[in-house]
Amino acid sequence: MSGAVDGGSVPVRPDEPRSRRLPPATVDRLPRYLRALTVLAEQGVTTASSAAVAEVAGVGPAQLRKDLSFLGSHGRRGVGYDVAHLSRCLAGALGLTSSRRVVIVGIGHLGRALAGFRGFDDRGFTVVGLLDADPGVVGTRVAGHVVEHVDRVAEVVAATGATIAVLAVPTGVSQEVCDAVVAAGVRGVLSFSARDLTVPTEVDLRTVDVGAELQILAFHENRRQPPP
Amino acid sequence: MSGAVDGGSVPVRPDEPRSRRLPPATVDRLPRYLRALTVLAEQGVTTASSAAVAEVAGVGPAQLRKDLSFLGSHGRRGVGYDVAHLSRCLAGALGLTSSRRVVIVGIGHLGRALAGFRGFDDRGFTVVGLLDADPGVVGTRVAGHVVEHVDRVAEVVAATGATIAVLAVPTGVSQEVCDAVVAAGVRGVLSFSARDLTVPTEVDLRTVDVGAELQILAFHENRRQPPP
DNA sequence: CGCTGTGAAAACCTTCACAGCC
DNA sequence: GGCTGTGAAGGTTTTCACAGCG
Repeated sequence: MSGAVDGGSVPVRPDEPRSRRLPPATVDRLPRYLRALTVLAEQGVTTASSAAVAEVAGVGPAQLRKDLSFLGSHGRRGVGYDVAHLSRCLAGALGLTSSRRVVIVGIGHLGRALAGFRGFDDRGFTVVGLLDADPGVVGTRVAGHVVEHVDRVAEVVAATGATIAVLAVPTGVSQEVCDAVVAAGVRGVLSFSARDLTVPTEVDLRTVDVGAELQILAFHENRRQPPP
Repeated sequence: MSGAVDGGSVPVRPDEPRSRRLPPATVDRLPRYLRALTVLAEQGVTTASSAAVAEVAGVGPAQLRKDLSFLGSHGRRGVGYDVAHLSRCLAGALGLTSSRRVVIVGIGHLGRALAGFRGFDDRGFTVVGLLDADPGVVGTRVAGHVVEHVDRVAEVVAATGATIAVLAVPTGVSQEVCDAVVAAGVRGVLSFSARDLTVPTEVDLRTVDVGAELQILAFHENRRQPPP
């Protein structure tokens, strides 16, 4: 067990401004909205109704308006939303005003895929370091970066100012690596490991488990067509 | 717009047995439970209480018991759950009694990572085909499979009996490719594209958007340490 | 008139607490 | 005594429906 629960140094602040206390379900949808607005902007749309944005984002219009209302009043009644203004507004809420720095740990197939992934730069993130434990990989050049040894994670994080770590390491060592990046000062972790990780309360963790996603698909399939 | 919403051919069946009508939130957690039980079994544990399983799965004991109760009564009061029996039970609910066949479309970095991913076989899935549109990739051998042209998706799905497609294709063509795999007869789609896809109601879609996950991390970071 | 912003209602999900069984 | 299975309570999320503004 690594992450100690503190309870004292992160007090609840009931006086926080509205714009920083959104329901979790709303936060999960903000990236969708930002993406929908980007699509609309590319199509040359400058003003869009909640119905139009919701259509592209794949949600209901009422849901979109309710979610946006937590960020304040940014639409014009009888007209809709200004696409550019609302984009800036969402980017601000997501803290994307300056590019966040990311390190990727585990330069196997998945790590390489992530290192070359255009979605980082397009969406407000910069890969600033790659780390691995395999001596055959350390020192090689991948996607424009020289891979560092994972033991140097503290130095790399300190030198680059990275605040987010993406873990693409084998399940067996994922907790150990997670502890190391957290000790190095990272504030957010995105893990692709199936095991569920423990982090201190002040660190944010999200997990993508591809096997679990497939099993959920299998469930729905099975529900409709049970095998003989 | 491709996937037409039907609304008539998939009537609600209120007479379905309990075991097949679980709350969606419960279904999303079943893979976690199955994984936790596998971990316990590897440790030689044969019987475990709801608290023990919940601890490994990272949920509350009450949540676990409530979720399992939808599958029927499988524990023994005063004792706990038989790990092996509960594993079989969950695997059955998830339709993993026989291995599900999967095709991967898009053999770039991510597709290769997925093709070599051990998590498939370990968790009830078999990769039966790889497809790509790039003539330089078609015909090459990746992870033991010869890559087929994506235009042959219908033949490949028919020949292999694949029921699930994993899409690791560029965002711009993701809807088009999705339509093709659905037309080929696939019943479940796992997409790694940022765009939200449209599928017919009888097809199940799940999306993993790495960029969105990072933006959600950025939000929480920003909430605690707003930039100057 | 059209569309946003938002209370109020409905649906859903989680947690509690305890009866019931081993 | 210990632990499961579950109704009931409490909380969150979604949907509705309409007041209010442009």
